Amino acid sequence: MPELPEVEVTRQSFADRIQGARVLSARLGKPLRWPLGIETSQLTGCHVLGVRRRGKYLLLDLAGPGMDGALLLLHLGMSGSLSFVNSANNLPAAGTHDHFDLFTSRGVLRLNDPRRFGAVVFAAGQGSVTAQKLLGHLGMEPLDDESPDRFDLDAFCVGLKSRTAPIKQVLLAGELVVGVGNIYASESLFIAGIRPTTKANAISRPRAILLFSAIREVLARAVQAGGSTLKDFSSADGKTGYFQLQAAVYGRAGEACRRCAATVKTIRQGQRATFFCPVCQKK
DNA sequence: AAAAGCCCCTGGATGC
DNA sequence: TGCATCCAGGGGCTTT
Repeated sequence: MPELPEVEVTRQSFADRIQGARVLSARLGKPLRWPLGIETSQLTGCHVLGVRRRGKYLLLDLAGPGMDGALLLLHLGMSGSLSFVNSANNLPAAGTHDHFDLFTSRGVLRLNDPRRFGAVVFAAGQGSVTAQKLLGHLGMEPLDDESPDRFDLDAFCVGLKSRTAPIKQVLLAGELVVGVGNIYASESLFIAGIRPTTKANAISRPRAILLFSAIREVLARAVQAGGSTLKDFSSADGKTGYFQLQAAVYGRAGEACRRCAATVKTIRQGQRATFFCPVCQKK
């Protein structure tokens, strides 16, 4: 599924096209992770001011009578993807896994999500209980230097020092830095030469600095490549990414490390697969 | 209080 | 071909 790069690529693929649109209606399919939290009919008539991203959430800013400051939070879970078609006339009939359609004056935004770990949630405002529950605990934004939550090196180092869990899981938790999912956690630790099992508070400052840049580098590169297309990711305009072609360790267990030719290993951490090179990642 | 485990759900790949 | 098992890019909640 979508990690930060896939979510960002998706955002970029339809943000301009939906901006300013008036909502005509909405349709729900099977239940997603959480209920929408509002009647779909209540959305009719409001406007979409723009699309932001916070971690792996997409935020549609809404406006209209009684709707100013409201948000629609979208999450793609493990298997979700969005499509945006310019006209309802070009919209295929809703399939089994099409669980949300937002019909607007500029086109239709559709969420397809076979596993239904994804979500579409209405929040009355950024400070609402709903928004706080989902977004309040999120860490720093690794790529967005304009954000109030921008990635700060010193805060990152302090955060690492305060945690005893393995670094891979600290990255995945998203409370220190957001958007680093299972693929990019393995990839950035490889670049920084850090063993995924190393306790976060045991990482030296020089290594932490390497990791800080590695996270930004690997995520930025993945965004440029259009994301990773492992199973079913494609952006809202149907383009697939190709970052997976350049993965250094992810999914390469038993194969030769691209840097030193040692055999890439895989272990399990918190029910997720981790990949690393035992020679390049000793710290 | 932090960390580790547990689940939500479906589909594709693999093995017998 | 059929059936069982395992695995998957997330993350909130419950239990240690």
